[in-house]
Amino acid sequence: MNDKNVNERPESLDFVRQIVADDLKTDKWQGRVATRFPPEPNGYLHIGHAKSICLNFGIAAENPGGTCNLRFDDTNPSKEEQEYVNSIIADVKWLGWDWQDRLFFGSDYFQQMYDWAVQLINQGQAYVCDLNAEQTRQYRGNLTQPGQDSPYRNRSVQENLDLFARMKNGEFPDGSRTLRAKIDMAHPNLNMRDPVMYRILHATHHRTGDIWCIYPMYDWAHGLEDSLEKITHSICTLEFENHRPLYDWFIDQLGIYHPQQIEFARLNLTYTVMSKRKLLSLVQDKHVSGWDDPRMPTISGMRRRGYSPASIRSFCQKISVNKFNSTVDFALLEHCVRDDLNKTSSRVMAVLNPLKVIITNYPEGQSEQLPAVNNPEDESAGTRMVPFGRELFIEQEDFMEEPPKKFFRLAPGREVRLRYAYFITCNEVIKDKQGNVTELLCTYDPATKGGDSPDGRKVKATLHWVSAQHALDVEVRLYDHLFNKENPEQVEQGQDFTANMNPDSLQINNNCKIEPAVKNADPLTRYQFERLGYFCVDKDSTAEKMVFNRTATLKDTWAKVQKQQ
RNA sequence: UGGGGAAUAGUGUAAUGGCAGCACAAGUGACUCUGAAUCACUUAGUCUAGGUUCGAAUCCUAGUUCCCCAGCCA
Repeated sequence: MNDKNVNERPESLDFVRQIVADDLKTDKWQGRVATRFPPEPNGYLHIGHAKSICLNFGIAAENPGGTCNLRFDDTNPSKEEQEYVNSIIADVKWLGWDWQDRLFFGSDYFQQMYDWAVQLINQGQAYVCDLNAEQTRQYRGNLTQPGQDSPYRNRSVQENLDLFARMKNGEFPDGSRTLRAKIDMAHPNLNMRDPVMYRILHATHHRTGDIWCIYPMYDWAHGLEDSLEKITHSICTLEFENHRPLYDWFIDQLGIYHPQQIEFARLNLTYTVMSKRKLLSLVQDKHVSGWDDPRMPTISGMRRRGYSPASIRSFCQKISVNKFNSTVDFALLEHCVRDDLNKTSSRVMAVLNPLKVIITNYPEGQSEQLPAVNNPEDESAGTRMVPFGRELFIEQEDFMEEPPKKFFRLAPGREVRLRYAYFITCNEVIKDKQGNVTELLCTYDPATKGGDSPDGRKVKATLHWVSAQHALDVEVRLYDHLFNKENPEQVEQGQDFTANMNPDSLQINNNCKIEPAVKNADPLTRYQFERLGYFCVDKDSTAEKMVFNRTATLKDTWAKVQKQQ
């Protein structure tokens, strides 16, 4: 017998969710699911972090009773700032996730970490080492050669306890000593060759101030933070695979609660630089206006550009999660943005490159209001009135004096529809001395009010337009990729990555016209400009002049036809 | 050259011994108060070589290629 359901495939889980589901089945964590998103506050969050955020918070949300903590991994005061803490909190919240009362800081655990370090010293598994950074490196060996034991490796517990306390008390200068785990200097995994647990750093921490002058290293701190918060699945990126044995070792030696570390591949996007260090240099070297420059792949940049939280979440869901490196096509992100904005944004008529049209048979001084639909995808968005008058603007590219075969829009002697308004026919073309078209003289058919002809006459094109008398002058900023090449991070050795930058990534158009409906809209309000794309109100808008960012373009079939000719 | 990971259409991913599927991109067409949106259709894939099996993307063996690790960064 043929079962019709044979083609239905079971809903598939990515490998992380599969592990969570399996653990639930075996009751490994007594039914708990506890994840965390643990950024270091040393920069702004970007779309790569969004993948991790949506994974961690997503898993928590999908499982009854699941939790996801927001934890700042702030163990290196020399790179971290309160500004970054604030921006990260704002960005995670904006993306739509809620950590409730579980906002934590690694620095809140410094005393506990210190006590545990003392325990390891007492167990003979940690020692104070007087080697400097250079010497430590030499003693570590390399990929093929085993390391050598530090001459300080066999200090007595008593001496280690004493020296570690004095390190903490600030008796030694930066870099003079470290606390190291005593594991195995010949271990094939370099991370296990007596890794540094604490370094001396006389720096002011953004939260603990000058209380501490020794700071824990990531490998020592991270597992302890996870353990203290009773995390079940500690999800991190692939480069920490080599650190997992150390993560497990510390926790096992201490005999404390033991979460499971799981690694997944970080996100790469075509045309997009994703390294925090490089993004920082784009900001510092003023290649962009700031972390929230709309061309930046930061969450704040994308927000300002007009991307919606839902679109970013949907993107993160579509790219899935895996254990191998890949580069996602930027087009998929844009698809998610368009898909969401198409459903949610109000339509509005705007003209980016105005061409004046005079309706010669429309009475001078007269105007009228015509009803227009706000969002054909959403009836509840209602309608608005659009003013019409004798003088209008249409898009320059919507008129051609000598139209090629497949051009359907306005041309001399041709009739087209103005959306929601009337059919018009072009009778005369006015030019300046250089021969540029400056004005079109047209006539309208009063019987076609609203956009339909009672005699059933058809037109081949409908144009967007604005009334010259009522239109608002606005500035529109058009964006392209900041970088030219598919993989901007991969540049020739020694070459600055900014060599790949696209000089046309920002174009400012000061001469745009838009219907008055948008007047005084709040920053971040998103619109679809008919046929032109999605735009959003920028924070630079003033009472005198509004500024719009182009969020995404719509497909332009006519441009393709032109190219083929 | 040590250790740790990984390999499925152009791109991103499903299929956990049983019909290689989905999405993006690309292409064709329909429809349309925008040539947008929408809808329909099309193109295109299991790294290689052996083996086990009635049957292999999946299991085994060997090879190839790619990524990560020698911070007192995370």
